[in-house]
Amino acid sequence: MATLRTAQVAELAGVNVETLRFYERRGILQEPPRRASGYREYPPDTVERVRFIKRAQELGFTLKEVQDLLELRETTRAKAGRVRKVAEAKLEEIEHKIRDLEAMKKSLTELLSTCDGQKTIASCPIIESLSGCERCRGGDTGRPKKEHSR
Amino acid sequence: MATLRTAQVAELAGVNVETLRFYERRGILQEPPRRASGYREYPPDTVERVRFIKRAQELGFTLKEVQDLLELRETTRAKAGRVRKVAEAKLEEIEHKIRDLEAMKKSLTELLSTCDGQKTIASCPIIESLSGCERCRGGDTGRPKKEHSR
DNA sequence: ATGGGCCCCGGACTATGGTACGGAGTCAAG
DNA sequence: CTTGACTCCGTACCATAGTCCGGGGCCCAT
Repeated sequence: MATLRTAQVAELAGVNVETLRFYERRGILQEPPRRASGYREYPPDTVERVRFIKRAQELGFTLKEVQDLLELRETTRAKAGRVRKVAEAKLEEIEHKIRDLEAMKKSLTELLSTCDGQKTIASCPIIESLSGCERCRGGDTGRPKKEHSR
Repeated sequence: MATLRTAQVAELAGVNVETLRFYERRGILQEPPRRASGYREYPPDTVERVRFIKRAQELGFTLKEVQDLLELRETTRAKAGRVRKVAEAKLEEIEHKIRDLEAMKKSLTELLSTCDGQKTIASCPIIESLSGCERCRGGDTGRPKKEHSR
């Protein structure tokens, strides 16, 4: 069983068959070889790739971003310098996400331990958990803004 | 300057004015007091709340999930037990995300250090970075499946 | 008292990421 | 060699999360 058919890949990766076709159209999955009849024959590692895509999405990356991430692997050699830049940027983004999730984790943990004692925790600070992010994009979206007198 | 108007909140939080109205309709921002004219007067901490929402989204939470997260804070007392369950589930989810991001970070770091030396890294394993997730939802989406003979 | 800039609202529109549909061809067990 | 499950394709549709529009009302500096 060297190759897989669409339904098998879909099943193993936990996605809809249509999703595979969709990814192919989007270019995030490259077109697999076909047999004479036109049936796709997927290499088995496609399953891992699709799972990666789904999980990366759950971590807040868009399909485009996932694609870039995956292309880091394929592209190497040739434009190595540009790849490096992208990888470094992604790395920082990932580290930022980790920091923020750690902060959320901390405040959720606090909430749980406080709620445990039936106290008034009116100030359980979930929101503040991400405020280390404060100026990271606060107050400027890059969109043009009209100044107003006041 | 005790309260803020929509444009100010939007500016400070880095979102579109329409987004605030949208969040209000969705119930993720509660309706602020209005002055006689109908103008909204936001309490300043709205800005933090909106930033939290945006950041949580970037971490892969849907608006619905963010809402639940925020309600953990508000809801306490009364249905404390149910809240606890939700908080614990979220905590696990967050820890899972952190683990996965750490894995991505690791493989990106490896990729960077390998690319550095101009080597052939045909096997840079970005994809495997999330495969610790393997069976976490692989192979079963809960959708009904028809068995086929082969 | 007036005008430029904000604010109100409902409703239409957009982008992203899929999902569903339907008619036709393929595969393999009986 | 039929039949039921699977596959193909294009196109239409869906949910989420906004974003824009346009007609009308406020606000206040000049």
